[in-house]
Amino acid sequence: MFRQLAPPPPPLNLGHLPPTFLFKARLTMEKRKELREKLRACRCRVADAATDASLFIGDINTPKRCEMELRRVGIIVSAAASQATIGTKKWTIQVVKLSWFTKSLEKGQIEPLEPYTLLIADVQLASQTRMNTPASSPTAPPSELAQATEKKRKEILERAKADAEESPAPKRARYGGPKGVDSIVSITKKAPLIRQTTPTPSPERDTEERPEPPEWVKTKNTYSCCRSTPRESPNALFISQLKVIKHSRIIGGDQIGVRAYSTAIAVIQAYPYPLRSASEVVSLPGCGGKLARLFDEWKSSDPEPEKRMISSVKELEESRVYQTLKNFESIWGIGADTAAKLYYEHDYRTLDDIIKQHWSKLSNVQKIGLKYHEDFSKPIPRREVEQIAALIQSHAEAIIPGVQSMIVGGYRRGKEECGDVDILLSHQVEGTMDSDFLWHLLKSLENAELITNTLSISTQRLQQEDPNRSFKSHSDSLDKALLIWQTDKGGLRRRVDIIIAPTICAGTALLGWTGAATFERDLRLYCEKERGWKFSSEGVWKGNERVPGTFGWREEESWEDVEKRVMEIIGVGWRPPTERCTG
DNA sequence: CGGCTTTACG
DNA sequence: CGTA
DNA sequence: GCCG
Repeated sequence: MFRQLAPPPPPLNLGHLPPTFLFKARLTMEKRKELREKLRACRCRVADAATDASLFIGDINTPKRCEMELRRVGIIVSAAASQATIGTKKWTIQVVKLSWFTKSLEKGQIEPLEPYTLLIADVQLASQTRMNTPASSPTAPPSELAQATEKKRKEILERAKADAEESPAPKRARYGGPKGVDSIVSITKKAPLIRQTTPTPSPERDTEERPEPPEWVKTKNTYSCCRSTPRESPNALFISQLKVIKHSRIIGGDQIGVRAYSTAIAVIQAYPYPLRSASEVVSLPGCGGKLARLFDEWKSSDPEPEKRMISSVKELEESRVYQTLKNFESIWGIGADTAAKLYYEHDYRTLDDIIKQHWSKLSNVQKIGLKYHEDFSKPIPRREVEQIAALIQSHAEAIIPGVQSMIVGGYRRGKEECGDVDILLSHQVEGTMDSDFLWHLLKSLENAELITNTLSISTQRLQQEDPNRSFKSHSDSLDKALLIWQTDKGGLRRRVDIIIAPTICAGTALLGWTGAATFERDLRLYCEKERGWKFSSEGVWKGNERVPGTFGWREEESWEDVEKRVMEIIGVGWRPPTERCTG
């Protein structure tokens, strides 16, 4: 069956279609990107914002699903709510199945839209006037007097944050999160009176002045491992406010909140322009209505950026509970839960309270953490990190010639001042980094009186292998030691982590220990969701097999070469560590 | 409405 | 289970 | 808090 191979079929011309938006539904980000490119190749005007489009294409099959997808991008089908929306943009849209496009491509000629049409409707921008939700209890009273300390702590932190946020406007239904809407702005606008009489909230207005967004914004790619995130940001002041909220979530034990704010912070940190409006915020992946409101409040709080603030953040910073829990949580060995117990169950308020009244109940590492808390709170200059690393390298070399070390963590990402020292050791000759190596190294450093304490040591490779276990045995995992370091008697104590990587996982260990945290989280997520692989510092796995090219360390390769090889194969592409500063 | 990175040590 |  |  030989068709004419010579000239590729003339591309379809979709230039006559209105601005077109491709739904994300059921498409991987790669697939969606590919389809958008194909559409563009057919001269289709692909819209970056759904609110600019009149034609929608989606890998969906029911009108019901259409409404869902539309709502997701900030559009509601008009019939439902047409009151109280003066000046809100209204227009007519059509939604067709993705198969319309794929069939047309196959045939080399444009299929009629009609048979593929799922919905034709008048729509409007989703707005905060979504109060006709048939929801059950308007304000479920959390009336229990919360004897559980965890609840107590969460509520109090929640209150501090909630207070200012909701006060200016009358109680409205929560804005669920649809995107791309200027009307969000009006929720928190301090003096909306002028606006009400001049209803012109069309999204194009500030879209036009906006600089060309980066590709990852257009495609709403949420993976921070797929983009460049430099240490400097034109939005640093706003980000610093978000970091306070994130920290309050850490203290509150709200891991999901931490994740949400981490994502948003990473996104804004990567965004190269100063944000101007709430709608611009909403155009970013991982940023929805909540972030838009926070930005709007911050922006309008003062004309001078340095003086701007978010009221809930200000209250947090001034609240005793936040300050105290933050202080407790800064102790090595004490996390959110323990900090809360110390505060609520024992009513401690200072580190001194804990030392005086709780000493015997602390674990060994907590005692150490408390003892040297002041030292640990002092940042380590790059120069000193390098000195410590050089000492470790020389001791390591004396044990195994040819051993290679690399300073990882924040140092490698270019931080001027580091919280601790992370050093990764490996060797290009397989089998040299045996399980005794770490032990010998520690003994050597102890003899030189450089290590004062060992917080934790894991030499997994000493463990017996479980015969029932899969091929992925424990024998390739990383040994590590978490130490207290003191270069000179009477000097500051420093936190030092030493990690030993067998040759086979040198690349993944380097990638895994360079961070930052959000970058790592997204890297694992990307491997899992977009590739079906499992990433960890120990390797990249497809089922029980290592993914070819992601392991080993050839003689001619540098540290960076191995890391490059791994990142290219994973598909995120290499970028220098200084561009992984996800905050 | 479910899901959100990872995993050994104390 | 809590922590890094 | 946001996404699929």
